Amino acid sequence: MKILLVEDEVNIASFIERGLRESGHEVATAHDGAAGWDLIGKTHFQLLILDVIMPGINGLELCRRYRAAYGYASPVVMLTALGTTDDIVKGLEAGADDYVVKPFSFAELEARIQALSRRTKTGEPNPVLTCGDLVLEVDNHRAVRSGIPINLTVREYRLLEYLISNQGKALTRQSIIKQVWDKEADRNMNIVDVYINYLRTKIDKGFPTKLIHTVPGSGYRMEA
Amino acid sequence: MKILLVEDEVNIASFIERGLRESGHEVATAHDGAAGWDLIGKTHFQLLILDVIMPGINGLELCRRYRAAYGYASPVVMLTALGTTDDIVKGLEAGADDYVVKPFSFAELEARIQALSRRTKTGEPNPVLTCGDLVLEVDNHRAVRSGIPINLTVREYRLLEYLISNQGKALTRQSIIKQVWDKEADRNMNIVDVYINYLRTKIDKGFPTKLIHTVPGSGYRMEA
DNA sequence: TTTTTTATGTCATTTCATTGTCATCCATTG
DNA sequence: CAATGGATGACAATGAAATGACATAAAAAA
Repeated sequence: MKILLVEDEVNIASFIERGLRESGHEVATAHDGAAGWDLIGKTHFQLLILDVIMPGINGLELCRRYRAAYGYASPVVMLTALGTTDDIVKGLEAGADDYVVKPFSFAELEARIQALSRRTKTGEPNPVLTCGDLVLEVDNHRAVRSGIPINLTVREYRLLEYLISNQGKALTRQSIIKQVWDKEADRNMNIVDVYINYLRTKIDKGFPTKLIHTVPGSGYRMEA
Repeated sequence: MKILLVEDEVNIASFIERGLRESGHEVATAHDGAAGWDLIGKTHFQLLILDVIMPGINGLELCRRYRAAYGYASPVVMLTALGTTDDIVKGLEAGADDYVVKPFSFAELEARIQALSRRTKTGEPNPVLTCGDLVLEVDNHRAVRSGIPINLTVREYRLLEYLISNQGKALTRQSIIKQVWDKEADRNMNIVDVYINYLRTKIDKGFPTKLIHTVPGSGYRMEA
């Protein structure tokens, strides 16, 4: 199982990591909330283990963000020294599935993971492509940015799919037309520009960071 | 939600029962394991809350039996004074989904129930499928939205069932025809469109939020 | 049985979102 | 400053989806 562990205390993190690896899981570790959020954007994890108290984005906040952006796709286990009822309730309300209070034994964590994964959804998750906080749902022809769903037309979808699956690379208008419009490019067509514009108003407008970048003299590039 | 509570201490039992009733749940209570097992045989519960320490059949044993006989259909919460790691692990291994250590506040129990029921599969013993405030009664071939009953024809029912059990995913007209009409799709049939229209007038018309969404160029998607 | 009602499916029509073109506007750069 | 490439708004053509009308089939009532 692919697990994300976000824990700022290095000793505890490596202790858990070792244990999980021994149980045959694949583990990615981040030592603060921001790094964790980054990893979430890059890979799909089947389970998230989040420490509550961390510098920057804390576990509750990270959990809320995750739920907002990805729904209840994967279970979340909260990990913390706080053990009062109120804290537990807060954690569960933030969308966590379970809550383990430190100090805990690895056996307990393992048992809870087992219990959770028994319940993990049967249906496969929608295949998605991501770029930063943008998620492109392949089957639904729909994008979700920071949890906000955005409907795309067929053409917009195909363009975004091409851009996102070549993110980081600058794509020429020629190659875009070939790929998205299935025809040869011909001078004096600004159809790509127009559709880039459509996409920008849908997925970039109103967001602080832009994902679609113009590469003057060359074409366009998608990057977080 | 229909909940079974098995707890031998009468005070605690009535305390929990009262709380759950106030939260709008339907509760059946048994004061020992045998009586609990009896009730399990008679009714289907969506959640089981079991005390570990009881005369006769204890909570762990009851949970094991339940899992053996009915699988992981409904979640089980263990309730006990024992709070050591070892006890918790044993409980989870017996098939429990969660473990609450006494003394606990009702708020904690409620929060854990919430967290669990988010994940409950709408499995076989549970004869309803839901999407938002829409409930599809599998046995009756009837839908209920916001408490308003809606009669469906056979074809409408099968279509809605297919949509709802694949909610969140866009379904193509092809696959819908295959599934609902048991035949191969053939161009120039708009029968799916027509029946989607019938369904919409029955379950979406007049409601502020629509459940059936068109995915242009692709098909239809059901989502709350 | 016949009659009536309901369900189902086809087809034609209407509606409306999507698509692509063009003209204009804006910014950057030599 | 002009020249260039890119951004954007207006608009018309297109095509997909929604809907209405109708014919047939099945079920229910008389």
